[in-house]
Amino acid sequence: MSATPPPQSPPGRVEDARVARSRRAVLSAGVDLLVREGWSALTHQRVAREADVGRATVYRHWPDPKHLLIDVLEHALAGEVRTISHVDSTRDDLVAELTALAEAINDGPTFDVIVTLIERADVDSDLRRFHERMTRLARRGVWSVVRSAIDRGELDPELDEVGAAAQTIGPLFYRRALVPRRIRRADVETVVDAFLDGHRTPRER
Amino acid sequence: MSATPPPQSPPGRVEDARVARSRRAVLSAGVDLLVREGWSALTHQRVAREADVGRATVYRHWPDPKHLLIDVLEHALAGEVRTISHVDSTRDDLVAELTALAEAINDGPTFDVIVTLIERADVDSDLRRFHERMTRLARRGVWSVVRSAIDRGELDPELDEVGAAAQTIGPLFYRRALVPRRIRRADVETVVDAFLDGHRTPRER
DNA sequence: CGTAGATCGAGACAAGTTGTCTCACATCGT
DNA sequence: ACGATGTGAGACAACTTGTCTCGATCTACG
Repeated sequence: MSATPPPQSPPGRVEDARVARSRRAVLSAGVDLLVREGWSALTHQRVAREADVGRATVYRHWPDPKHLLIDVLEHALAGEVRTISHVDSTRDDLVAELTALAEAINDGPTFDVIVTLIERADVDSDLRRFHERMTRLARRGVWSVVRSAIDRGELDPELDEVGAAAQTIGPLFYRRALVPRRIRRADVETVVDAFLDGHRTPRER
Repeated sequence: MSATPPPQSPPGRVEDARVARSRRAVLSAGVDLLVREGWSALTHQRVAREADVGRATVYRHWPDPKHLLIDVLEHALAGEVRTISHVDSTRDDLVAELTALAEAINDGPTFDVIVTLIERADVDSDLRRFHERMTRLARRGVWSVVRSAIDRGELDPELDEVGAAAQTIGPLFYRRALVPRRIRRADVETVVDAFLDGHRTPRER
């Protein structure tokens, strides 16, 4: 989804090469700025200077600063979405799923996007929708592994999608956002083992 | 710690009643603005208008916008810090500790402060120090309960402070920041039970 | 290859913001 | 009552934002 009139793929018209170039330059520069200085640096002026593009050009493509922000966030996530294949044990599948997530949070602009969405979701409804869509997507991988495990009788059937995500993604996100430190492989394994131990099928207290 | 010359308590001089009034008005208005529109709304102009105070007065007390932000964040947290007494079982103590934290995150400006710190910690070193100091404080309560439990042989001695916080505060924070929804009492209990089940002393895989 | 039409960068412009001063006036502590 | 100090209003230059216009350049398409 693109927030601007020429949404790049859906419409039949071919996009002018100059337009494509400008959009790419602006969005790339926008991602850089986002990572270096946070979402508040994504003004038309800063982005135009950074992208070496006329200020009017940025206004032409994104009359509304909010849509510029949204498009930069989406551009930052492009290519960060991977599909993990589930073939091994529940533990290995979960570790693989969460490792992919941890890597995205560790290195790419993903973390900055998430933080921006958390910060702005309270204020703007468009950003809130984006935020919900994105985190739902992030939950999906974990949930598909957990659901299979529940079906196979390995995990507590009381578990729901949000709960499973909270218990697995939550601790990893905490380490990156509130410690703050990069997430290591051992962290992922600790989280997975504690999660599995904490939600075995015959749940007794 | 206050970022401005007259730090309010340390120095012997009594603070002028007019200064106290201005500071209070600005900081209160700042907290309101922070909650309603996020940290980026904390400019001298907006805050002055909101506080019904001269713009020059705000500049007088906080020449640097960063220090205004820091003082507003600290003012927002004042009175939010509670000490929980630990008298019952490990489970009850942990639930009490995390419930207090969940309540702060649910209702007050605490959540907005945390999100601001996460967002700005990457960019500014003063904010980063504040961020670390604050989250360390938040970990302390949980850790004191967990450490006692380890000493009594109830929990895995491998647990460390950050790990314990990640496994307990992490899931709660996830619910508030990434779902996003208020944290309910049942969420806290689920987290505590899974944590205790996942880290019992005779840890075998 | 040539042309009609679109995008581009540069810059003009009004409106608003930021940071700094100055000044008359109100309020404070003594 | 008085001297000292904080306050609000406003002037001011420098900068930012959003909107236009213009000539130069590039693209798609015949």
